[in-house]
Amino acid sequence: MKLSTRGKYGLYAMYYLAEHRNEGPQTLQSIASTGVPKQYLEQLLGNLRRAGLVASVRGAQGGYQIAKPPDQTTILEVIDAMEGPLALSECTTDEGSCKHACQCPVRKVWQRLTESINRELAGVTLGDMFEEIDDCEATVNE
Amino acid sequence: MKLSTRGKYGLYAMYYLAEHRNEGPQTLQSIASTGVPKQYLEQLLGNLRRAGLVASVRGAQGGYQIAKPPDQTTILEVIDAMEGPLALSECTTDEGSCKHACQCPVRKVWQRLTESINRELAGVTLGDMFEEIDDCEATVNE
DNA sequence: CGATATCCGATTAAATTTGTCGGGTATGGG
DNA sequence: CCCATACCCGACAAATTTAATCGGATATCG
Ligand code: SF4
Ligand code: SF4
Repeated sequence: MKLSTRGKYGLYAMYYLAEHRNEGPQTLQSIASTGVPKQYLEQLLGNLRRAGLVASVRGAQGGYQIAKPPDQTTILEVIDAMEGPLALSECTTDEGSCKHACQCPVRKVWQRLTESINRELAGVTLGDMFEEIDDCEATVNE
Repeated sequence: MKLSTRGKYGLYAMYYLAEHRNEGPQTLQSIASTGVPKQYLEQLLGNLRRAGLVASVRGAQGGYQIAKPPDQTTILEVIDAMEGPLALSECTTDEGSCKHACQCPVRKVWQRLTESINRELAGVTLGDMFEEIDDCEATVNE
């Protein structure tokens, strides 16, 4: 089970914007400088904007800015914006998608897990990334 | 973010086998009777078998049986067998996949979330499905 | 032996993800 | 006003992954 690159690119972009949040609008060009295809990233930023997570300024000197303080943006919001809401099985969201729907014990498990995972994702914010950049050189060489 | 049908089909098959665990080997045909393409399900059962979650009996009167008591089989095992281990970002498992690797604060978040989610998945077993099939008619009509 | 039913690699079909293209629109500065 | 800048957007193409099918091999019971 893997996340698509959207989630990764998206979160990384949010991290970049959080890092430079006091430096005015950041252009797509500069956000993409880490190796993400620029025009693809543009689509992704569009999703983040429509989700209200980033604000954009059009025209010359324009760019993107993070919309809220980092510690008020959860990873859940970012992932949901990029990959759509977590749906382990359709029946957890769309009631009528399966005849069994109600009696099905399997469904109970999917619902329970969906809630748990969403709670985990909602419990971490962008702000958490900036805490404790702790000891790294200790374990890595070169 | 969605699970592929493999996860769903797989868990449903496990549920079926758990339900009929004292009735001898269950044929592919009967497991598939719920609407899963038979030959596709065959592949999936193969994965579950190789993961040690189901046992098979070949030849006439053969079929599949659950390998362990339901309360000793976690959802994590099933999902891992069907979809591969959870990897939100390659860098969480494969150290060298990204230059930043160590210093990167984003990576910390991925690791933290991966652990949390795995813990959730490991905390639910097939046995949990058979508890409390509780009040259903109460909330649903037709 | 022969019916049954799992096993398995290869292939095809469908869907999704990833990336590209071309033009539109808003904005600041000269 | 004009023009360079840079976001906006729908449509398209390529690549990858998922879903499903096919054909035959192998094991086992009666
Ligand atoms: S069989 Fe159960 S878990 Fe599967 S889709 Fe239907 S209600 Fe949901
Ligand atoms: S940038 Fe950070 S999170 Fe992304 S792959 Fe590299 S180490 Fe992992």
